[in-house]
Amino acid sequence: MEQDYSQYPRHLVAVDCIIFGFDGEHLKILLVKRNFEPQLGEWSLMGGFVGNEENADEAAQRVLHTLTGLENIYLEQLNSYTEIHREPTARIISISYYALIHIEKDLQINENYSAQWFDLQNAPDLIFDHNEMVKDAVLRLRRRASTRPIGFELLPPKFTMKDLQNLYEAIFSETFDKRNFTSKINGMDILVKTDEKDMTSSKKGSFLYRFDEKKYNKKISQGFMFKM
Amino acid sequence: MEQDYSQYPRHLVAVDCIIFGFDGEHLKILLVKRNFEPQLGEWSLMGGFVGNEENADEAAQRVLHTLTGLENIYLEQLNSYTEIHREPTARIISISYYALIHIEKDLQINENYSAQWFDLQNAPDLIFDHNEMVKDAVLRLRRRASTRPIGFELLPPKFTMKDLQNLYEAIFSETFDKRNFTSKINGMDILVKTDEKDMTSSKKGSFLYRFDEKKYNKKISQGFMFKM
DNA sequence: ACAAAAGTGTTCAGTCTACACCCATGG
DNA sequence: CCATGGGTGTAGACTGAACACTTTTGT
Repeated sequence: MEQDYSQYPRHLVAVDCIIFGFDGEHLKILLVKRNFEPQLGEWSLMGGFVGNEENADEAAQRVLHTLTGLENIYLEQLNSYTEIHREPTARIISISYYALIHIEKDLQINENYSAQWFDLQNAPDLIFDHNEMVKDAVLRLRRRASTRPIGFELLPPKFTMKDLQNLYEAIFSETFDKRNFTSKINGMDILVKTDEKDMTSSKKGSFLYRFDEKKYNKKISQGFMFKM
Repeated sequence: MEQDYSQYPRHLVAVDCIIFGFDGEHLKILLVKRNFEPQLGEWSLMGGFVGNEENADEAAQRVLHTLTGLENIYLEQLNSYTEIHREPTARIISISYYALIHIEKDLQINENYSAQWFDLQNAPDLIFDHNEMVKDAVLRLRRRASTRPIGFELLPPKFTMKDLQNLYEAIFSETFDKRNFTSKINGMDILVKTDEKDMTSSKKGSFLYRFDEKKYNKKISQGFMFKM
């Protein structure tokens, strides 16, 4: 007996991307304004349907590439949202992903989507269940950020201790003591201090650091665990 | 402009369930022997297709009910597995769930599925990507078990400290010191000690405890966090 | 009386938290 | 020379880990 698949229903399957960025001060989220019905003109997550010739990860990368022009974006699958009426016009099963990107000057957002960065704090209401997706994504981001060095995905290659602390404060929505923060980071010994300084923030200037991924991987293989 | 959904492909969407149990000694997993091609006769997770009139959670509950006769099983969605060729005969997107159930004497497993409990340690190889699903589920179970009192889902309503310790040792694959374990549990103050004893394990007998869900919820609302 | 499991506290080490002053520099 | 942000150490509290003996009772 072979299984007959024709008796089972088939579903539209989409991916929706929660795109996080960091401007040095606040956690940001990239939203798009819908240019089709229903809910034309309202804000939503960037999404797209999963095609026949791609898996969901690839679909998410494609969608992100379409919007930002970037390749190999840091991406993690989150949850599936499967309520029958989660979208009013059709039953669509959606798999959510969160993405972490550097907000660089030369980042060229595709203008077709009327995309815009919002502070996570005062982002607009989103369509359908996208608010819930964002909420879930923030929780996951916090969890990941506390056990994996994913913060560096949101920073430029070189950054100051202050940048890093601002980032973690933004992610966790709490403030840290400067001395405790730096000694914790330095204690992990996964950054290299360059001999360059960022002179824009103060007269004295502050040293720039890089994340040393090689060293990190080596330490991991020796049993080290990142912990914030 | 309204979106035309007919141009997008539709997919078979399944749920696959990683069903955990506990026999007082070892973590167990309930597997079914496939009674259809392909891979007839091999072991797999229990699964089923998501219908048009149900969401994925409901599909998973339905599938579990079919197999075990139980209702309201503890269930959590895990991941989506979307590789194009993850099954050889059709493209099927699968959403995995893990379930926690008490293994009771009166549990009547549906005989049509040739289901069998295996020690997690020496479970057989599974079809497709089901081994990966199980691996992911164990990691999630550990993570959840360390921050939520889900262990009690796997135990009968009354249990001894030894049972509880055995369970956590099975979940985390490590052994704990008896004194540290009991004082940690007692310190959380979420169990009630009954005046009954389990006399089967020793001459002295050991007291039975119950999980006090009301007290737990109250403590949670006051900021308490479960931590193992 | 003895075997077998239940029950129970203390000490030590490491980690986390709170906290304040001097430094370097551009203007 | 002074205003601004950068950089640095220590003491006390707390938490997690190691560790051994007494109790109970059925046989």
